[in-house]
Amino acid sequence: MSNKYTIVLADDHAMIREGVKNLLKQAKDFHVVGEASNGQEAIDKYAALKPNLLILDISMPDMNGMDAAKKVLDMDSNANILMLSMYDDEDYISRCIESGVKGYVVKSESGQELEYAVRAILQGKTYFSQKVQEVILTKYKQNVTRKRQPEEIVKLTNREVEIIQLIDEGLTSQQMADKLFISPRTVETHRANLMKKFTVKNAIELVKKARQLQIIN
Amino acid sequence: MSNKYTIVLADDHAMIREGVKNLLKQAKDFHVVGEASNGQEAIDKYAALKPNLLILDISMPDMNGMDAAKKVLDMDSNANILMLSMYDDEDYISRCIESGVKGYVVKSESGQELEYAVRAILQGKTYFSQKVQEVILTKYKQNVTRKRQPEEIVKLTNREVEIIQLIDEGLTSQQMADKLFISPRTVETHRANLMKKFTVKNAIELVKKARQLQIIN
DNA sequence: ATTTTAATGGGTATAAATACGTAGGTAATG
DNA sequence: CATTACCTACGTATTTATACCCATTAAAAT
Repeated sequence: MSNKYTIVLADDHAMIREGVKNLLKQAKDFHVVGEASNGQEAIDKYAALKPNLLILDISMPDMNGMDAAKKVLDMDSNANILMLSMYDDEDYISRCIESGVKGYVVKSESGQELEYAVRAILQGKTYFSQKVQEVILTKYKQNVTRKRQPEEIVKLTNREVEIIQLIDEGLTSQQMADKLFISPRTVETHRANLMKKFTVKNAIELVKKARQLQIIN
Repeated sequence: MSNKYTIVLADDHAMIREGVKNLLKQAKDFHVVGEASNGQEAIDKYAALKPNLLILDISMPDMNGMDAAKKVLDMDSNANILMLSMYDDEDYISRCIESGVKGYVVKSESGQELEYAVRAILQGKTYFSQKVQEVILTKYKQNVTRKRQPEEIVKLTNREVEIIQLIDEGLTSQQMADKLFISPRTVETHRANLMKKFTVKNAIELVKKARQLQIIN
């Protein structure tokens, strides 16, 4: 009992937690000492129990697994974190790796992969599953081939976000001005700045871009 | 061995299949005789093995669980099907129930729910989990409370659909006219007719409405 | 202490969209 | 044959949006 590895398991789906626990139970040296069903809980449990490993699901309510991982690593930069995800999106994977997690496994893979990952991380190594390695390799090839474009990160101010939401609701500049108690000219300035930032030439494209970037909807 | 209940299990995530199998293994009278990782496979396995129960994940590649359920019930109207889903969307639930499945359980629920469901269905009953019952009740209340509005069906002509797509792309009336070899005035007429049909007052609301009605995107 | 950013507002001009109206030609349909 | 639906097009007037330019102020960052 004393030299078992301790694990905290966070996933919002109880059924998946049970499944993972069963998988880990088959190996005799793992001990799930805590569970969480959202990101905040996961952080709290980690702080309280200081487990050897924290397994985090990417998508959870309250706080998602990625943000939770960052918070935990802020507290304890040596934390061992294994991300478990439904998705093998390159975006997720890169962000997780960037934040310093020790492993990433996709749920569509076998339980064997999970066990490998857990064991590797507990031995101080990192482990990225087959699927993840494929994604990484694909992306790497792309980057080698064509120079990565900086993907210009457009930052909007609070007011700009507010304006773009009202545009999306179909308000005219005058109506926005009335609503926000500012001059219609100010609203027009914001519109112009927004269109410049997104390099579009009318409101419809503006709204579309904003939706693509998850600013609205 | 002979009087065990036979089960075919379909889910695209190997890890989840293993978890469910472990859960079912704890009850001694269930026997998972086949597995599938997509809808088509599930249908084939059902046809070949004729299990007492088919457990289907809603979201799978190739053919999703709902469509697979329909096909199986077309072949064998007495098929026992249990849907297992990540989501408790009313839309999914209602469509599954309509198609004639015997049960629906959400993955965020406990393994106990799953076992209840399996057992109930194998005894010829139906089982809808706690969460599903809540969703059904909520919807039922809504329908009792306020009479459902007929959602006025707006029919668009081919040209109107074409115009609305170009509006969505951010073209001006002049640009559309050039593209379609018609007068800008004609385009404006179409715009006006569209706005009247949708009872909106500008292009942005028009595009939004069209997206809601699945005309674009 | 200086610079930058965010938010505010203006001038002037043109382009585009919207709000009304009307109407011809054609193909399908009753 | 009459009607209807669809696509086409124009007139006139007003409102909105866009394209340039510019400036002030308060707060935040360096």
